[in-house]
Amino acid sequence: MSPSPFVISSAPLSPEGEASRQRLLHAAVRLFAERGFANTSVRQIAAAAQANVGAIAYYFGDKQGLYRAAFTEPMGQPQDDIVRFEGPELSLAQALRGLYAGFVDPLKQGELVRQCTRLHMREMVEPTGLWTEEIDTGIRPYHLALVGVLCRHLRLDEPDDDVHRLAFSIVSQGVFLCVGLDVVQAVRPALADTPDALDRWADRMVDHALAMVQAEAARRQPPGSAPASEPTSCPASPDSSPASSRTPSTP
Amino acid sequence: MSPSPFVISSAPLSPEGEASRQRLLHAAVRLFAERGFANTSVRQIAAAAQANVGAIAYYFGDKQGLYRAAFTEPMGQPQDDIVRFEGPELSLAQALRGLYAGFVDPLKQGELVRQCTRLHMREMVEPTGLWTEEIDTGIRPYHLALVGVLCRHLRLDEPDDDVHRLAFSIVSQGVFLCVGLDVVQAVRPALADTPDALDRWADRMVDHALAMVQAEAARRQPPGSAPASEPTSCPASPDSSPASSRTPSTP
DNA sequence: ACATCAATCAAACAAACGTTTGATTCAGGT
DNA sequence: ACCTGAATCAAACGTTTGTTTGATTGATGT
Repeated sequence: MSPSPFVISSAPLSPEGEASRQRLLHAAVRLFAERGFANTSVRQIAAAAQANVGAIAYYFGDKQGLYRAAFTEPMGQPQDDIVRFEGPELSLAQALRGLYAGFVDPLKQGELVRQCTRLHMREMVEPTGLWTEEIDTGIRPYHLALVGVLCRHLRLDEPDDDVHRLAFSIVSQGVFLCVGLDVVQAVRPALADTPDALDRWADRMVDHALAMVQAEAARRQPPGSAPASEPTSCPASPDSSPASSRTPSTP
Repeated sequence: MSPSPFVISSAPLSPEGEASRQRLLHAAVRLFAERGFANTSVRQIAAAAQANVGAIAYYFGDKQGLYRAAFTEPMGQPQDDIVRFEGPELSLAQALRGLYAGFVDPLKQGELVRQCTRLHMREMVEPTGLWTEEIDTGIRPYHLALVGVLCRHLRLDEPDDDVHRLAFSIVSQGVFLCVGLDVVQAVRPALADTPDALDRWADRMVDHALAMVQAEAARRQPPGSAPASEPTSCPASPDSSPASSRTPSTP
């Protein structure tokens, strides 16, 4: 008999216990990502993990706790994504490359991260409560960091609505890569079926984003006044070419 | 007693019957959009519509049929969206304005269309079979039409991968407007809380899209060769200014 | 050898689910 | 007055759901 409700996160688990917990977690990530929260039963998860149904309550308290763990544990911290583009020493092109790498890399990694990404995308349109929390702890800091980078390169003291709109337009390319992957695979599968193709796509996203930033800079500074020769590079720009580093066109 | 399985669509409904059917349909759209298919019970729908549970089987056969009706009926035909941007007489800026209007207008309309839009976004990540069908009948023609427009303005005979990538980047701004609306309302609510704000945002999207197309044109045609003075406008361009027609900046 | 405790398991639980049933109401036609 | 059929309704059906229970196992420490 185990009177304790369930294993607290700080409690050290035996090696075999930890293995069972991991099997359950991985099966949960896969099934939740494929079929959603409400359409996945705890029995299906237990069967896929070759574990007993009671083990879910034992390790995670209840189904909601298992979902919470599947939603947050496999994902790295959101600040890991932010540091890839907010460094003051980065040129704008470098920062954008880092930003889109944050979207592309999970797609190239193993199935687990890919499925966990899909879980987050699912929360966007099917809020179970975890989503508003994710906005506060993950998305808002991410967005504000990007807005700060844009302000720096646009030489603005305070962000206005147009900077926020620009930031959303920039991330929207990355978001689409995740949420619209099924569409891409149905309409033009060659764009996303290999890591190389994904990298080429990320390069184009950088090109597009640079063009958007330059257009925004030009719009704020009418063509009459003094145009700095490179309005989109900030402190010292070791890399400000049009960023078509690899492919001049599709082979 | 009514031995017939349920009312066929061709059967004329009595005025009061039609009213009940509509109440059920509207309640279903709202609840399905807010809570998802699996999280919404037929009893909740019937209660919200002030109807009996049996009425769902009576009018729609079963829960799935009700969902199908809620998914397809309130939405207009997809070709309505295509004709807003594919006309050969449109300048690129006009075409893009029409394209983004297709995303913005539903958000300005009544709650019903807004919620039905949300239903479609939900289907993106939760394939219940309706989504693959939607890709073939709605999304693929839409994407190919946009690719055609881009080829025309880029003076290309055949679309290549980069044109498809450009098309996805262009629509991604509109997709984000729908799928990321919750994020926007949490991070920068002023961007989407009034029809005027949505129009301003659409204007910026046009700016960004024009910049992307121009960057793509410049990338294909290295700066050495002869640059046509206006590479992004096609047959006769009555409208090819940077499209900041209304707001020079945020007020 | 015994006690301890994490871990596993089959069985049972109450609740909620989608669906079906059969009776009832009520207006319109003959 | 009678019949017809659409429309509404409360009740019940069988299934599946998430969760709990209590016994059982199998190491580990004394």
